[in-house]
Amino acid sequence: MATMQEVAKRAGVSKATVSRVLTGKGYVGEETKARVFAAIAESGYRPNLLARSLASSKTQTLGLVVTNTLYHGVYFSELLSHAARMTEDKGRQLLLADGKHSAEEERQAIQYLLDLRCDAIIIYPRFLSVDELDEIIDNHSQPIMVLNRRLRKHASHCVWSDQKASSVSAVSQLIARGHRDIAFITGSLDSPTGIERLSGYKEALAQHDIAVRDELIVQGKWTPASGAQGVAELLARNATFTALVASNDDMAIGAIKQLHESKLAVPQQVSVVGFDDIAIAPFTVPALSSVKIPATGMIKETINRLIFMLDGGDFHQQQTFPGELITRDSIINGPHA
Amino acid sequence: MATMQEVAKRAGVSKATVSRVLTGKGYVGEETKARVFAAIAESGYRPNLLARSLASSKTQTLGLVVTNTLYHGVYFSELLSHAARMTEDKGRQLLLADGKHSAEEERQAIQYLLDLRCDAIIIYPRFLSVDELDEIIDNHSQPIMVLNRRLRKHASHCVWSDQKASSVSAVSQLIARGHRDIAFITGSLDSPTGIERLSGYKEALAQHDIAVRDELIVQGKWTPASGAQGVAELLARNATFTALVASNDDMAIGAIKQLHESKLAVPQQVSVVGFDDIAIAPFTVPALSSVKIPATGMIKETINRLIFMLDGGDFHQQQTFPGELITRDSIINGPHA
DNA sequence: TTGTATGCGTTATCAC
DNA sequence: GTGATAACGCATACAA
Repeated sequence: MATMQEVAKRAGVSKATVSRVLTGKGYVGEETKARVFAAIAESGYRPNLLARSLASSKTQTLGLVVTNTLYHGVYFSELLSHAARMTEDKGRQLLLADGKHSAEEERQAIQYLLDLRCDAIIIYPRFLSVDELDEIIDNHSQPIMVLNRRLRKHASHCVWSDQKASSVSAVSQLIARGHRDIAFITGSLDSPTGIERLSGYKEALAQHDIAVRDELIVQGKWTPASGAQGVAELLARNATFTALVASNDDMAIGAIKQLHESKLAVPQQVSVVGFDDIAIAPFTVPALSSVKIPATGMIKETINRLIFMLDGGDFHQQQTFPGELITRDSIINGPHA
Repeated sequence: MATMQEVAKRAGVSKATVSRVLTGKGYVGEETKARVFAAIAESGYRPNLLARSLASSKTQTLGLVVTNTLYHGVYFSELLSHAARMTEDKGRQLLLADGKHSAEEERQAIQYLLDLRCDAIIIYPRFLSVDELDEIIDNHSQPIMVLNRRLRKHASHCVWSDQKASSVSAVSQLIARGHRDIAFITGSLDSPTGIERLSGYKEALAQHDIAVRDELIVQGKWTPASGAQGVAELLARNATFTALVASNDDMAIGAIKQLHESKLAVPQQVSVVGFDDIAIAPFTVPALSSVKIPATGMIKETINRLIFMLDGGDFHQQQTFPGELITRDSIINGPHA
């Protein structure tokens, strides 16, 4: 590949001059500038970004760490597409690293992006604890933002949606409609989001003096199949319920299918609520209500804040995004409607 | 950040020795090796990957170019998660660049990864033509593989699934079941995949001496909403059909919803076939048959081939992956079943 | 087994 | 305006 040196020779100038016309910094005569551009075109020169970054100690890249297990589904693709678009709008490039299946691998992914000298890092954590994340931020000078966690120490370095509060709100609305027997399908319980949604369910019941009944709670693992399995288990227990909250839409969809197959009409007999409001849901199960977590807004705020920091700014503000319950048919109805 | 120089000083050795223990190349005494490791730990040293890559002219990264518009949906997330996993299994890192919304931007994304000196590039093209892709491969020394296109010149640098043949096969199976009035919802027609699926539909009809009727073809744009809209349009035309092929599952799902709302029973009256076999489909519309394109197999072959090339190998073999029709209820039935 | 010296392709700070 | 030249942090051939 042609280097700057070759361009310089071809144009009859020095490397320094070529660099000047490329960076736009410093004075260059119009005529020599033209010669340089000609030489660049002739030689098919392309700048070596590695060398440029090394010399300038700026890479113009943002790193994003997400766990493989989140890749599936609409929520992730939406997050990623917005992140990519926004980053490039700001004249930078998004680099993606896979956090895989453990805290250690998640840490390695972060470290990799750091080693690549990304200007800033966005972490959508899955396994790392809040304290570990706080510590990572402490130990590095690069701006780091954490999505979907409420950090203790670096409160302004995170943007989150209160999963528990959203869950409380959704369940409360079911209660307000007259439901008392509300079943719950959890997500994976090694995931903070899964834990918080479950905890919100219990909290809402407690607030309305309704006892938490273990036979109404089954464990899922985010997939449609596990949602179906959850309903099968509930029915096997002879549990009766007029409403069902699944910890995400995928499971809710699986659950609804199982309810149908078990000859239970939906939503006539069971009101179902999910989380995430995936785009395809209204077309498949119009009866499904869903709590929408505003991924777009969160990633936008995150990147804006990061860019602001890179420009030397300093944040002392924290921000949370509320989940919004998208009501379709089912939640409207009380039990036995 | 601590550099190699500082580690060397702390360990009382030269930079070269530190480099040797890090790369594992060259002889280093056990005792000094221990001193170096100690110094690394003490100083919190982290290698600068930019400098390492510049010096060694190897980045250990694979670049992947995908267009933003493909980000949505399960197909993409599956592709990406497999690509990331496989790349890291091979001891390398995956870098992602967004091809955005035009051939020019797609070209820029490729160029960016090239400028970053990725060891090799994977392109999942959306706008670039086969000839342009062939030309790009011609002009660069890095190994480049193209997914989902059949290149003319560099036949061994691509892995594709014959979209047209899959479409012919699916439609033929409908015809074999006795269907004669088969409607078709296209994808976006600026997309080769969209064009090929339509062309396969026409081909299958021609093969069975069935006239292509324009009133049975409506244009969609991949989304569930456009699928629903397509059916609405078909019905508005008073078109009659016993089967419907949608160019992907998202549109098929939207179409089925619209058929239901128009008081048409499905699959009793209309057999529906889609493409992609998205994971959630069996839970939402068990009656939907679908042509599965084996993304996993394609990306696996692609990366294997790339790694092989990086190791100095040379491919002269081309490979295609057949689409497979996943039959569920609907296609089984003939018309008026 | 270890150190020295040079190069990787830029940017950036000086002089001229 | 332009040209040397020193970083940037590392790998590596060559000496010792």
